[in-house]
Amino acid sequence: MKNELIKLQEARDEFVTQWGIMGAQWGINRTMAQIHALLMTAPEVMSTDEVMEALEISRGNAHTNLKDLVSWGLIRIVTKKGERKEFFEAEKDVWEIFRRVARERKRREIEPALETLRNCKAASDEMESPEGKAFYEQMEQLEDFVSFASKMGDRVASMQHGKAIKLAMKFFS
Amino acid sequence: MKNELIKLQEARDEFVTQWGIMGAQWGINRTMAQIHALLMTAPEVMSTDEVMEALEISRGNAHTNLKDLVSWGLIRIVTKKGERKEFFEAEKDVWEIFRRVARERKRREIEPALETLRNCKAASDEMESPEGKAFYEQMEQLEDFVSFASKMGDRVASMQHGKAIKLAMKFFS
DNA sequence: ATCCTCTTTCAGTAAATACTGAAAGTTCAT
DNA sequence: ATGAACTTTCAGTATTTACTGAAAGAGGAT
Repeated sequence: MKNELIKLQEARDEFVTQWGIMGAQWGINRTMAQIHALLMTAPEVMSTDEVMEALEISRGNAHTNLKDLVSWGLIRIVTKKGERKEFFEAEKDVWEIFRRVARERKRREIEPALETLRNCKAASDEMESPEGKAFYEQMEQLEDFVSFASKMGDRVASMQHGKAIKLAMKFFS
Repeated sequence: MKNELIKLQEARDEFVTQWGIMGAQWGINRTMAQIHALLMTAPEVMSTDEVMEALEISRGNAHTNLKDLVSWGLIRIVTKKGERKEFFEAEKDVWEIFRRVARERKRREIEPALETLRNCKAASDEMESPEGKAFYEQMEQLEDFVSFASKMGDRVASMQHGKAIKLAMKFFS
């Protein structure tokens, strides 16, 4: 029978692969999601070269995606004393991962979308034709919903894990 | 000064364009999102040919994306008596749109992800090395979180708009 | 100042994804 | 059975997105 290390390696590979596929479905590039999965399941910090080797990708690719992950707040740079190289370490707490993704997506995508909706609303503000009025109302409904969702996101993202759990219990009661 | 119809047309175009960009960021193809935006703001049902013309896309493209939108439950086919052609009409209620997207993404993406996490968990179930144990715990945390989120989604998606509003009020209290 | 180690950029290329248009398929009226 | 009106499919192509690898940059140590 296979020894534990090999089985672990296989399970980890499956996780990395699937996390990559899932990321892609949600608009995150595959490599970025894979690196994230790799680091989430890494027992130790990893260097750029280690990531390159583990995923068989080029230095440029590894570098770009590592830096993107840092900008999303999903991994952080760690330096070892005596070494000049940078190492990377993932946030492993699931709730914290969720909060950071929520915060970033809000900032990068929800806010601009709201901006557009407000513009469209403003542009159709005083229209008198039925079509104009209908358009205005549709934009308003969308804006209300998105801004509501955005506030929800804020609220949740600012909660501590424990508080969120409690709230969830209440929710399911 | 421009007349209302032209201004409305422009506002609608902006909405269609931006909705397309937003869709792309969330892993939905641009054209599909644009057709959705177009139909959401259409005063009347539209035929495939009208969609083709409005977005300047080919028949094949229009057809494929219209059918995809139908499969997501975001638009429906309408037939006019006496006409053989199919027309399309979008769900315009924002809450209903949200529910349908939530339901579909759950079915298409969350469930398979959970499956993977369970496999990875099972594969590392009885490992004894610290690495194996850590991996198992990480998978478990992720599975718990995702399955929790999935249940939340179900719950919310099964709610009526009014009930959701009430819950939200409670949430913000 | 030169070399060494590591990071960053980016032009060129590969891969993935989306789109076109024409042909084939379907359905129904005559 | 033929044809008109429409829908569906799909091979080929275009566009977008992601990746590579090499060169340039940055920051010490000697």
